[in-house]
Amino acid sequence: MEIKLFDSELKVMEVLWDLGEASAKTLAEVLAETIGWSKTTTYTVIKKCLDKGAVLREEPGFICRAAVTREQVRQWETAELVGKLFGGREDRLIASLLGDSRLTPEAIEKLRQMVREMGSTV
Amino acid sequence: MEIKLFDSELKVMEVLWDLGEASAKTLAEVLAETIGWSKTTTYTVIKKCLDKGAVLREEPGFICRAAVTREQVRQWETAELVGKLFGGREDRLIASLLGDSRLTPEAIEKLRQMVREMGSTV
DNA sequence: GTCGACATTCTATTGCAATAGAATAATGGG
DNA sequence: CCCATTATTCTATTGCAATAGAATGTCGAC
Repeated sequence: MEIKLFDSELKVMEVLWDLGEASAKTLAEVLAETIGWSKTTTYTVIKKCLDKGAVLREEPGFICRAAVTREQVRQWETAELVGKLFGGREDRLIASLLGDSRLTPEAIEKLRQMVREMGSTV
Repeated sequence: MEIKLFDSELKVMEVLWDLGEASAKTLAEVLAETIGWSKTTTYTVIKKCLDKGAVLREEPGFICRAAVTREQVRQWETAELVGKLFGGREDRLIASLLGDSRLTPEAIEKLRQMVREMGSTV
């Protein structure tokens, strides 16, 4: 099942992915520190994440934990981009990346190398 | 210079990229047909594209033409995704693509094949 | 069982993308 | 020059993400 996370929700997820788990209080502290969110903002956004099943909360202590992995979200968002701009074809995304003149030739070669070196079984 | 195109603006760009060029009238007709836009909506969105330099208009006949390529926009959007979700690292995006279990093994192998076969000079 | 810390809800504001109706202007064929 | 077509502007609505103040609820420590 696919979950669409907005930018604000991603902010919460990033902290959870980094910390593994955190109380609402901790999340509020971290996000106040890093991006200046008020406590209420953090709680509101946590609630949205809970509602859409991206975060689970465990008793006791209201410990929050990500219910979706960073990798899942990466793949969902990538799929969305591929659908929106690449006609659903992943190969075009890779071709675009390798053809991006804003990357240094070294970076491109490294990407190529990386793909070459990945075993043929995932 | 980077241009941020919204979804509505992309709709216009797609038509221009497909047709090469088109009058506002033609754009309005196509977009009315394909996604049900009113004439005014199309004009409004064309104007936004003009304002941000994504579309140029030539006399006579008010012929519109894309001022940015599909490939540029793909690369900008990809860079945005990479920045937002992959910590700015393109290799992670590729790793994510190749590790996406929703793709068939055949598709994955094809991607790999493709990268292998691209010459080392872009 | 009271108090303070923490959690939650309620409600509101702001900003902006998306969409479009109505009015107005420009333009070219006759 | 006039008319019809087309182009443009003006203005408005709707919806929703982002943000947060204020009020209320909960729960453990003492």
